[in-house]
Amino acid sequence: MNTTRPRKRATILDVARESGVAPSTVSRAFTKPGRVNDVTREHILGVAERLGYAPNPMARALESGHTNTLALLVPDITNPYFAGVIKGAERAVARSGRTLVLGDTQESAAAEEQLVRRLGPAVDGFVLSASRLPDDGLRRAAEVNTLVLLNRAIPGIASVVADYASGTRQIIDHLASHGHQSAVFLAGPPESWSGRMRWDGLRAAATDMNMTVKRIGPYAPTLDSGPAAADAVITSHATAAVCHNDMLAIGVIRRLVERGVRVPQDVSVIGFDNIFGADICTPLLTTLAEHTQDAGARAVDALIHLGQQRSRTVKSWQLPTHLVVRDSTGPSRLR
Amino acid sequence: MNTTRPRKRATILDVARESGVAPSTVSRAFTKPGRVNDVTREHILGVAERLGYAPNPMARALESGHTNTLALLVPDITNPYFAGVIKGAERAVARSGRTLVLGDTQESAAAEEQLVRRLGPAVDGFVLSASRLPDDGLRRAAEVNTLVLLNRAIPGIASVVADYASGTRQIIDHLASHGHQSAVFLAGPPESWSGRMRWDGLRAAATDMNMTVKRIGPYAPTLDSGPAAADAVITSHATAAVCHNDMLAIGVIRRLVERGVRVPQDVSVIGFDNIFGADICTPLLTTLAEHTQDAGARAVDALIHLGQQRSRTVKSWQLPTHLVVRDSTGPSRLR
DNA sequence: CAAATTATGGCAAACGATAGCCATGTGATG
DNA sequence: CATCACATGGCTATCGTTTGCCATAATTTG
Repeated sequence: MNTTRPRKRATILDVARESGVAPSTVSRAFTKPGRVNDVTREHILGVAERLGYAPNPMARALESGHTNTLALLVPDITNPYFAGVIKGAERAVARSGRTLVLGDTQESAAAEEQLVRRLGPAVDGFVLSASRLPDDGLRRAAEVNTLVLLNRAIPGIASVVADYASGTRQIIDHLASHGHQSAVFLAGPPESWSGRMRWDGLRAAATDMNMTVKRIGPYAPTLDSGPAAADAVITSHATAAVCHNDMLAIGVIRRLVERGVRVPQDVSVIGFDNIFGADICTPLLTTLAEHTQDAGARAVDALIHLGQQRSRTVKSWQLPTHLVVRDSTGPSRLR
Repeated sequence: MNTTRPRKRATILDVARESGVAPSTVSRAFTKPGRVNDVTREHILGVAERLGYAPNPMARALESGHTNTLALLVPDITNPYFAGVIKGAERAVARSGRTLVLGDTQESAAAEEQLVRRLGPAVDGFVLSASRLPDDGLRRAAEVNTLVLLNRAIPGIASVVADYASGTRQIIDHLASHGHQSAVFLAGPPESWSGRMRWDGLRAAATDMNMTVKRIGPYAPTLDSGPAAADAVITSHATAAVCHNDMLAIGVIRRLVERGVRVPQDVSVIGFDNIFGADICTPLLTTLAEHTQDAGARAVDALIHLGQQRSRTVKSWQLPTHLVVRDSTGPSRLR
């Protein structure tokens, strides 16, 4: 079947001609309502509506120098953890009347760098979520672009991070209250900034509570790594396993159950992230929740704010975390 | 802490001045390599590199009329079903050197329409996934925009849809092979095009197999609707429930189990979509899988293709579906 | 060797919208 | 009634890039 190709869009000139005013007046009717007579304005808006006119963002950008477009880069779009971040960012961006460009860096620093370079001139700034770029790569990117880091912190660049210090303390407290005296941490990728934070926090909190934690791994933060990680847990005789993230935790639980280890009676398992799946696996997963939507929104708001001030002050925000206790944790079998 | 605001980007004029040629020559050095002397070109490219010059996509778009940007609109970004679509689309877009703009329509036709209108001038085309727009709204949108529909079909507009006819047949065959003689369909939102296709397919396939299906609902396609839907299943005394999607199915199973109904011994449950969660709930969910990544990619490729031809031929693609049999279905208790 | 090509690069006009500046008309103020 | 302020709208340069057209030089052709 055939249809015609989309007809040419109406421009500000069409609207101007049709309503018998100058283009500049049409422009003002849209952008500075007070600057033009109300009845003229109504008329123009009517004509514009009838012609299906919408201002061309490209042309606007060319003149004003900013594009009203923000980019969000995530390592892997399908990872449910980022779904919340994306949603929050999208909301915040839409609320401000801007447009969101989404980029998937495929967990690769090279891809991320290239994306930043290519998208750079087309957007007003970037939110880099769980960036894979090394510190100096980030600094270089920040020279030409406005950017906000999400769950990554380096001096001189704005960032929004989850409060892992508190979060890991909550985890340790929870385990301690159930009589656990030691735990293993199943580590994620070594490059992961949040992974480092989680481990550091865990260790500090454990020391305070007279608990011991041991780190094993690294494991890929996926369901598939569950078996290897679970087997290591069994070997360790630990009563509690804290996993780098929920995906890994769910994989671990599945394998433990397969091998006849009961969760939580024999081993308690905790994850990080509180992804969608944590609420539907069996047993329901105890996990440290970040407010990912808030984080995404906050990062975007910060970016917008940053773009508006002349000489900028770099800030950082820390977002609360809270432990969602479900069914995968319980009293230590040694108690 | 203070940093300076990002420095101004180099323009084509800077490069031209610095390399002692006219701006047009610089432009050609980038866009039509054969049109300029090789040594001049090398020189220009060198200078450009040194200045960190990257062409401004906005200015380019203004002149050429196309933006190398495509938009993907989905009803709800956090819905895991769309994660695959987004990923596939993102890949395809990146592969073609273009940019993806992601929009969340919040399940609202009004929001969708507004988004199309606002984004329209800034993108070369749209992939509308599970569009909430009524048919004529869609036709109107197609007049000014190049667009491809995903899991929605109306004459005159290109589309990519899952093969629900085959899919529902697979479902019915599977149930029949387990001795089920009737089933209930827990319907989703009445506006849902795919919901209609699913129901139509189910009914046709059931007739062929001498089975009966009854539709109940509508229910919101979410976990939260599970209880209401599950209770209706119990009341119906059905031996099998086919749910509008996996979210609903998981919610239904949870409620059934709570009420002492065993799955699949007492009732078999089937979903649609094969979302991430289908593989981690208990029992693992039998569900009809669509190849969402392929679908996203295919839609994007179709869109790109569509944008390139002069007088266009509107095509439609049908993508295969396959039943993933897991643990939530089994023999009918009545057999 | 004249004529015709071809290669190469410059000039200037778009593309669509914005904003600074100016011109006109209106009503208020003294 | 002169002066002034303000409201309103037009004119025009501008943003960064592409592209059609022209000029010049170099090369080929007969």
